Amino acid sequence: MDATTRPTLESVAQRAGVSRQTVSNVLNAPHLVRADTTDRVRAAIDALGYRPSAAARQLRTGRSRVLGLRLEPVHDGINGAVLDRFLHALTESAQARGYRVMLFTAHDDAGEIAQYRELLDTADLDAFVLTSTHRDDVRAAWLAERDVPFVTFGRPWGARPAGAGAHPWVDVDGAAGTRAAVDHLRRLGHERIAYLGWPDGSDVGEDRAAGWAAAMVDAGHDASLLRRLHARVPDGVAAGAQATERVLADAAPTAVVCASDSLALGALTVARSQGTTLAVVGFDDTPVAAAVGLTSVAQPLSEAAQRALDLLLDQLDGTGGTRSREVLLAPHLVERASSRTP
Amino acid sequence: MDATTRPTLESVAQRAGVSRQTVSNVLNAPHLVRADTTDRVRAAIDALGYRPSAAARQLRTGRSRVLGLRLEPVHDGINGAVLDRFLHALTESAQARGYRVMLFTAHDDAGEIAQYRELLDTADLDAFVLTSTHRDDVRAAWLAERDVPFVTFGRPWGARPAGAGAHPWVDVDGAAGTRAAVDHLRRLGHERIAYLGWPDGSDVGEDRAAGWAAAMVDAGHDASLLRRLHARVPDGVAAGAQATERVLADAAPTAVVCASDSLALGALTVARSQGTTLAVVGFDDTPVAAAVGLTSVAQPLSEAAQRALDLLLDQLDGTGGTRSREVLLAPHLVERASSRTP
DNA sequence: GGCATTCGTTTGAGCGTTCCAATCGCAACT
DNA sequence: AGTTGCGATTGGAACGCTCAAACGAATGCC
Repeated sequence: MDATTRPTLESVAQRAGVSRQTVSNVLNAPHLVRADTTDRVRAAIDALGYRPSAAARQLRTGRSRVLGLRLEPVHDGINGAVLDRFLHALTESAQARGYRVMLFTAHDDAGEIAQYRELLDTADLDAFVLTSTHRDDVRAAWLAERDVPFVTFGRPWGARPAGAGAHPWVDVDGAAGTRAAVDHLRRLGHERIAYLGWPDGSDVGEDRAAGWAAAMVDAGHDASLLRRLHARVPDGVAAGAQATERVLADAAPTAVVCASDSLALGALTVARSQGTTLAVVGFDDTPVAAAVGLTSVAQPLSEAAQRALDLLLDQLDGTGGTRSREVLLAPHLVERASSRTP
Repeated sequence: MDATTRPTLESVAQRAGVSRQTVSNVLNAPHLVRADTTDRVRAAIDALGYRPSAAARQLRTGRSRVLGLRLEPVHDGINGAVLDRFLHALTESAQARGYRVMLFTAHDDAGEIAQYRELLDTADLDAFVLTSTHRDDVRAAWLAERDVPFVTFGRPWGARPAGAGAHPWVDVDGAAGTRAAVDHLRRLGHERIAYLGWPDGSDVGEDRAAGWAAAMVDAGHDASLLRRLHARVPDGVAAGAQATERVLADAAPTAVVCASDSLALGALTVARSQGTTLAVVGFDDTPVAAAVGLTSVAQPLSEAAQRALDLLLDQLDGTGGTRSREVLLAPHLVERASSRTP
């Protein structure tokens, strides 16, 4: 009746001829309410357009149905798009399940932890999603110590006694990606397949390099050849181009698998300008890859976000059962012109 | 004392020997409190590590200090990065001012409005930031009608009686960007400067095209030449490449200004593969531009976010005064190899 | 000295929800 | 008939905060 005041549990209750608490039960514990009562209440809810107040609920329960995620500066730019797509998928999945994503920024891990503290204290965030995991990551330990639910998008890198302090994570199998790239190229007749990777020290990089190496060993190549076919350079288009020229001169590959689309773009530039018939495969399937016709390994980001959310909700809703808490997803190869045989 | 319970206004008050409300005043209305009292309270706050509960405050005041923003699907990918950078800057600025950014997704304007409704009802969001404004944008009208504070990143396009229903907005002057590109190229000695733009119907596109056209007219070129130098194609690398070849054959330009880095990348491909000495300038300064050495018009996204936030806070904190509610920022040119004279 | 004014502080109430204990109605079993 | 048991529903309290009004103590004025 009163169009100015927004409906509350009380007003719905009045209209349905029941008590406040019964309306609440219809929404939160339907099994406690008789069917016909439920119907009456539901009708009243619809009629009034009632929507529960998140603030009131949060005040009472201490839960906010909000997830926190740190938005990192766009490092690279080309590769940064990966996290953006993950974020989008996460927001969408969360929204479908009644959760929201709240952003924050920080300049380093310590700053991120300070934000955790603030967000937990003031906003009662329910959980966090961590990206860009790395060796000696203090963030996970901090959260685990305080029993704050979280997932990481990225494996817990570094030595760690199996099981001890393990936390749920989702990641994409980089090795499987580069292996798929090699297999693809071999089916096209390539044998001498080079690899453009990053310098030592990047766990993600090691993973991707390992997949290429393993596939090449399976193909019967020996270690000494692999060494000559393997270039290590910092990420970037220019660096990729230079390294490509070097490896071409050195080991005469007919194809090259790269650790990123940036490197691959560099390789592609060389291939096209020199008229070489060098097949190129990139990694991450960034927009640039699609734009320039670069075959690339695509991460299933939508699924990763979905699974990450599942792992979180398992912890939050307690329904979590026997489901594995460590998810490794297989990427897939998106074939484009850059690897096609001339 | 009690390490298990988190501090509340009451516990701080007790420790400081004042009342609940006085503590609240210290935080929200310091001018009401005597200096020595303030000191005592502040000490108690620090000692206990008190942090106000956002939920309780929100329940009482009806304000959440949270801003809503729709995360759009990555249309294009190359150009999508623009919004990501804006989002990052916005999150950072908001955080510095005590506001948070909450995300949501929607598939169209109607869905976005449905989200507004839900977020306003349940989460009491304080304001929204709208991106990708377009002709006949119903979102702004919906929000304005309900007196919900908002800003748009992007002008209100389309005919509109000046002043009527105007809302605060921030945008980047696209015309100034393409004009700067032309000026830059002319300084380098170019005269026949082509323009690769999008088909009619895009307001952003018209704006960018207009800047080029005006600068060319200023340079003394006549309308018939402009028509031949102006190509209209859908966004994309391949489309850009084709259009470039066509214009090269048609009007023999020595340089080309593009409406996007995607188009520019296409132009660049043609320029490099054909060995032509065609200077290329892109738009948006996306990561790809940096990667391939493409001169491009950069939008001041950090400043745009900052100003957008200012416009919002003017509405929210009521301090808003005489400051202009319409902000048009000038982009700047980032010079790279693609426009350098050979 | 009585009365209004001001400043600083306190008190009570209420925001809308869920938790908890209590209550009610009804069937079942002594 | 009395008791027990159970499912459905209810009313009071509390979450932590801010609003509005009340309050006490100074200070001013006639």
